[in-house]
Amino acid sequence: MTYDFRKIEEKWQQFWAENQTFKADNDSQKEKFYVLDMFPYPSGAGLHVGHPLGYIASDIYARYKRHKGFNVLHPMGYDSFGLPAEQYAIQTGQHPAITTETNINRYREQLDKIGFSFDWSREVRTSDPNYYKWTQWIFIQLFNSWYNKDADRAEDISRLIAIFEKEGNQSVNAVCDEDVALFSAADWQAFTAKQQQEVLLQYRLTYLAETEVNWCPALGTVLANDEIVNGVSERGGHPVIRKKMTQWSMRISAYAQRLLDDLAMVDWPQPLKDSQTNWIGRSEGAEVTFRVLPLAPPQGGGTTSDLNRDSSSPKFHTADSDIYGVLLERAKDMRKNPTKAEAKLWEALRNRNLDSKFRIQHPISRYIVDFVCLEKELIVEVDGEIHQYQLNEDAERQLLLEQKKGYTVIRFTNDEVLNDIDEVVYKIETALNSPSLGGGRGEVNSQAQEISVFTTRPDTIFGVSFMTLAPEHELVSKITTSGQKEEVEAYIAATAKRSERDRMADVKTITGAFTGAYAEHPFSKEPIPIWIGDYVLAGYGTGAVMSVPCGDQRDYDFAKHFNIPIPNIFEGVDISELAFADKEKTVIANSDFLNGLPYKEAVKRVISELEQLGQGKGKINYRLRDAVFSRQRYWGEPFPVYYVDGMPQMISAEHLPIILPEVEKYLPTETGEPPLGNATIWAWDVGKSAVVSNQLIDDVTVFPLELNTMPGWAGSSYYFNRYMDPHNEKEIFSKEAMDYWQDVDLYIGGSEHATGHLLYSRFWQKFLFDKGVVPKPEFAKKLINQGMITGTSAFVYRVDFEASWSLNKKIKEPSLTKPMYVSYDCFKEIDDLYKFILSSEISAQDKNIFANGNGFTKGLASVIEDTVFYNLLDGGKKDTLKIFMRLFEYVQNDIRTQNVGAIVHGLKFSPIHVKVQYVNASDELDIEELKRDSEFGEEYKDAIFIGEKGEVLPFGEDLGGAFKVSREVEKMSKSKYNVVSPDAICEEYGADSLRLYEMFLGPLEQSKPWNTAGITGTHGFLKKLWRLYHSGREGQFKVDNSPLEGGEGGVAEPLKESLKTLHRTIKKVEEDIENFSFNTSVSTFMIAVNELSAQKCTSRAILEPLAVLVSPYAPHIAEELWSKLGHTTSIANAPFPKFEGKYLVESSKEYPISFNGKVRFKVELPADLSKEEIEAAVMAHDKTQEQLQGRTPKKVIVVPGKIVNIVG
RNA sequence: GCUCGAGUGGUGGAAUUGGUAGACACGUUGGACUUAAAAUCCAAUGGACAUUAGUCCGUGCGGGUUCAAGUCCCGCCUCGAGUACCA
Repeated sequence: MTYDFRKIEEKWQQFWAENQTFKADNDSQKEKFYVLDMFPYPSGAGLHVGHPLGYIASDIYARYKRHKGFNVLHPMGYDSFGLPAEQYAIQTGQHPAITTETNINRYREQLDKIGFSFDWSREVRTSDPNYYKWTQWIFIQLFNSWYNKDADRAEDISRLIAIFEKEGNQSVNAVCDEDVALFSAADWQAFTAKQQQEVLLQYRLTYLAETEVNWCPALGTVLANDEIVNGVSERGGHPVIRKKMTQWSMRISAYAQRLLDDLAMVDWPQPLKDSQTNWIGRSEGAEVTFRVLPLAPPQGGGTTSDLNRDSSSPKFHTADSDIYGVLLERAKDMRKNPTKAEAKLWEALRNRNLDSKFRIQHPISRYIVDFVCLEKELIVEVDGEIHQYQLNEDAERQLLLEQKKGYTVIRFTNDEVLNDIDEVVYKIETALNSPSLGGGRGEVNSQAQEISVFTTRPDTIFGVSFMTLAPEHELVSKITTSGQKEEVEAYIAATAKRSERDRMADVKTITGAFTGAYAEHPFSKEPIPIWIGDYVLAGYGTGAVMSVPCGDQRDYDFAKHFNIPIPNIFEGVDISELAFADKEKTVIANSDFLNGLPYKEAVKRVISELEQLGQGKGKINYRLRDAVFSRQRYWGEPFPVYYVDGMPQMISAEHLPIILPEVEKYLPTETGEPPLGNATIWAWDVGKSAVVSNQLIDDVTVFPLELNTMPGWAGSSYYFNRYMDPHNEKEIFSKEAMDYWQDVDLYIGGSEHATGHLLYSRFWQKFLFDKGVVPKPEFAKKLINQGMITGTSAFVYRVDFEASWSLNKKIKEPSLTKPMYVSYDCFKEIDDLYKFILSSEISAQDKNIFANGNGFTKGLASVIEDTVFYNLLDGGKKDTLKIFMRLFEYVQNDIRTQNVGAIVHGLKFSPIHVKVQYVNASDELDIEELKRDSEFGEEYKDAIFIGEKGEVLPFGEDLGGAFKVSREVEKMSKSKYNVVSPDAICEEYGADSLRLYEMFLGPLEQSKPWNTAGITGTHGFLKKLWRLYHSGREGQFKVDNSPLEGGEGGVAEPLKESLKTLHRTIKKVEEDIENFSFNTSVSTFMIAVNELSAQKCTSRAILEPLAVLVSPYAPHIAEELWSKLGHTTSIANAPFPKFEGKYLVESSKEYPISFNGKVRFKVELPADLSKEEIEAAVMAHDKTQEQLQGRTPKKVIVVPGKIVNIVG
């Protein structure tokens, strides 16, 4: 009997299906074990051998746990909403539901062939209304919840309303929008219903908000951050831009801290935890408020910040007192000698009937201004030519007067005054009447602006030399001075135009603009210039930073670029080249009360000082943003939402599911609405509680429904819970089912879901936990990332040539009549020759004759015997040269006979992918099969293949050499022709061989290349295993039924050796499975079968447990052997063999004897010898004496059971 | 740049707390069986020298600890994954 795997596998797959062998019971006395695989998206391409890797591992574990007596839940289903089906629908008009169904059927067929022990009775599909009913239900729960920070959990929105009614929102400590206004209970009562809804939306865990989103015009949808790779969409690689849209968002940020903390609860791979930690991005620091110095600050009423002014002195004493005398003398001087223009303007100002009084050459602060109206705080300057070279000083002076002193400065040139005095006076009048002007001293002109920044280094606050706002920051337009307006606006426009991708592409270009405004340092009260720059991100923190160039490299670079001072506030640190960012080594200097403090203490101190000032507090910031939940897509879950007066309303749960409507087109509507805008029956009738025609919308009883759909992660964020009770129509799952199954014990899947699916799922789980729906705050205890299986691509080398041909004739580029390909060996030798030319010690000129940099060999025809270059070649290279010459001549002849007037100069060999299925284990290409290929056969049909030794097959010289390909490990992909389908493997070697081989390849977590050749190893093992049970005449099944003890009736008991083999195997396999080291247990099986075969073991006492051991890995053959052993029920629940150490006890040990750590020989010694006895026995040994050659060892180290080392 | 992971024969990979490096398999070479091929079986297979015993070198590189290091420590190099102006 041969091992007929096709028949066996089909038989048992059918058996399992018919008997529902793997159906998990919700009502069992057994202990539960939940093994889960990540939800597949059923793509049209089907599975390749990389996909089932994780499924095989989890299946082995699930089957093992069944043998160990657990009630195992091992379900499978489909994440069947998604982009590809919709893209396909847009292209072909085919309904996504149909393509999805087809793809699922193909997936199922492929999965079934591999023999997985899934409980298919629990299959779910996210696109099934019976499933997404509960996705909608969870959405409603989120909408009806808010996050109470005091309780640190989600609570029902009704509780919040109750608080509002009683006391307003002052005492509410919730995670909510940034800009929530304070209101009292009375205010709340006075709000209209709509206003109340608006307020509540600011608190709900899912809310509508205008958000800046990643809009992908080509896909017509919004993408999540993790759906964008390198600035383009993950699927399709289309450009992505920033756009503001009203979107549903999920307040995942409320859970940031818990998502971080609870990572400690789960046994997940550290890299995955790290990447979630980074994604959440917690940083501790402080929020600091900087006052913006007003453009025209109040100067009276004692609120002035000008500390130098003597309040008792007259109002026109505006100069700084220390230099008042000097300035006044100078001013008097200047009044006597006015310029022409000054005199003319002074006359005009006095003669015209202006309401305001002007002074000429008046000292203010440390300057003398030309004209000033003190009431209106307007300074008029007339610039002579002399000012041209002192523009900078003027600007500085103007800034001081404007920012610190609150004056408005207007300037005229001499020419303006002399030529058009009327126009000048008109401008002055206009300026006097402008409302932005002080309008009289003591009056507050506008409310003070503040900038809040988040910093992780509040200790460096005295190193602030400027502030930087994101260009999108809302304050920018409010604080920019008229002088800087143009520059700032130009900069903002330029930044907005730059796509995210451009911004990322050149992070090195430093750009920014000065707003003209100044902020006040909270401690030193010094003015700090406010800049904008796109290195500050609008979306992080407050969108503004206090820039400390000495302590932050980005600030440093910015300061250097714009010539902003870089004050050093670190003790003993050189900052002339680089910023200093090492917290540990920080000692603060030049910082008032912080001097001499290290980082940690300085932070504490500064925060407490800021708190006293009311200008800051300690704060924890998270990088994690709220997740946008709307997609402008058809093929997704519809929201259970309709709109009344623009406010979203939930449809009550009893009317769910709201079924995805039919549409004619899957594209956005002409008005740019999502595809659901094409639906004609898509309105909600509150009276009938039904979806009705859009034409009935009257906004009284019939309202429009939401047009967005939910994103891909909606349905996959709770499916693991639904599997526990997948057909429940009344609840998302019953309490009993949940109480029994609790959570996932083992989850296997790819690491690519680290910051998407796995974070969102944890978020929903925590929410459902808060609501008491699930019993555990984390859904998966243990998680394993399986590695990727990469492909091994195969290449042939196409012969290309370089030629020159007449351009006069209208001839297309010449090509060979028949394409030519050379085998890898042949290519390699020619390539070596080519490289030899390039590296030879011949002149550059000579090199250029023989070869050029583009890989073309040329001019080799001139290499004839006894030339200098020829003599450089060794024998092998001379042979290669001959082969090359023949090729070259052939190509030359071929082109010449085409009579196109082209001359061939050189040859090149280009690697071309060929389908790996035509390549055997020895890397030989099956040319005949390749020529028959349905897709590419034509291309190769007439091609010439030149083999290993340069034999030219079509020239009639078959030297019997093979045609080899070169191989390279690449990602498995259709375009690289290296995809291997599991179907083909199952067909040729069987599912059991595939399962074993996938495990045998290497550690589960590691990525490793697939090479079909190796599968003969595991296939051969299965054949050997089969033969072990079929050692009878002509391969008949033969198992010796003797009981373990006794050996009655003349049949021998199992050999001691066989028992040792068996129990060693039990021990190893058990340990391996528990450690998820599946590759090593396959080796163990091989060793066991090799040994048992050598022992000619036929004993049932050995072979029966062996079948159970193998069963998780190779279930089909195990079932067949099990039934041949006389069992009528499946092997699936047979108990796992029990390991007994007594069979492994050895009576002797072969000790390696090493000298100075090097093993020289081995000595067989009884296992129970003491250290001393071992030493004595070893020292007495002939070989020991031979090694020592009379020397006395310094030391003898004996490790019983391990090794003996003799030193000396 | 930062974070994490990994470097062992021609290849995939073993080596459990420091204790015989290269298990197991692929590939390669030779042999048996066969008219032949496939399949199967047997033998050899890290490198170098010696081909009889044997000797030396070998786990990315350079140091160190130890009787003993692939494994531990220090410093580098290379590759891979994630992330990216995160204040």
